[in-house]
Amino acid sequence: MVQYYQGQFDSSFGALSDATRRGVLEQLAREDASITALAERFQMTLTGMKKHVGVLEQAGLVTTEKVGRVRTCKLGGRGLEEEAAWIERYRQLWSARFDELDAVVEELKRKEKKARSTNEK
Amino acid sequence: MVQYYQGQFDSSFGALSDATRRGVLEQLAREDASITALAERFQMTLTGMKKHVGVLEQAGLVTTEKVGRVRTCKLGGRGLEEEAAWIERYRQLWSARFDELDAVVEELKRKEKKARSTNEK
DNA sequence: CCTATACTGAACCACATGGTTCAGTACTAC
DNA sequence: GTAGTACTGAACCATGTGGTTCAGTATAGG
Repeated sequence: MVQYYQGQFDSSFGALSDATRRGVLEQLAREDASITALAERFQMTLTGMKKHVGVLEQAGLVTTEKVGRVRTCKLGGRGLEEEAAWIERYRQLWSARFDELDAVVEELKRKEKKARSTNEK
Repeated sequence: MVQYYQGQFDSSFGALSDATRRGVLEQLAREDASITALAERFQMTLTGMKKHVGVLEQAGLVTTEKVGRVRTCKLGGRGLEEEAAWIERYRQLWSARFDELDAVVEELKRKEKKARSTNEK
């Protein structure tokens, strides 16, 4: 089950690791766009933009459809649910880890206090 | 402000785009570990693992400290807060986009219904 | 039919990535 | 002091990435 998602996470996090692609996603969240429109907005050749769109498509984050000579790009069916869940789960482990440390610190404080009060006797 | 995070997102999402590194993070959430321990667990040379740890360190997700000959790796101070926030914001844009479509579909349905009832008259 | 537009694909480039081996260096323990 | 452990760094390798140019193909519009 965990294994199943591995490849998906590789490609989706990989897709998100580029500023241009994150920008394209945000742009497409506003409105669908052609390759030409995206290429202009991000100051890049058509070919370059097409590659980025390809990466996003592979990751399942974008779908495209060609009508006539125009290929229109839209947000894909996946909305980063699993990725959000992975990060959320990690954040829980992460904070549990720090709570644990906090507990240790608390424990030390308590011992210190006890020692001090013992000395004071 | 948005600009500020760009590089950080590049490196953190980049770090997350590799299954081994995600595994290391999960492992470190359980307990701190040496390079050797991690290398064994993920069946890799020390040098290879050290590179992965370096990437995670660069991304601010892991910190390391060398005591004697052993370098111990721990989870870093950052806990993917900004990344979670970015994804959450994107998911909102994403679902807003689909709600919009739903609205259009609803609109069409209403028109269709109206047209039908008009025909029926 | 002709021209401009929109994309596509192949080829190339420099540089990054994920891994390795090999030859150190530095510390631990007997 | 010597043997083994733990890491480190340089060098190498294959493959991937982010971009380009250039030469197409296919469609739209007059």
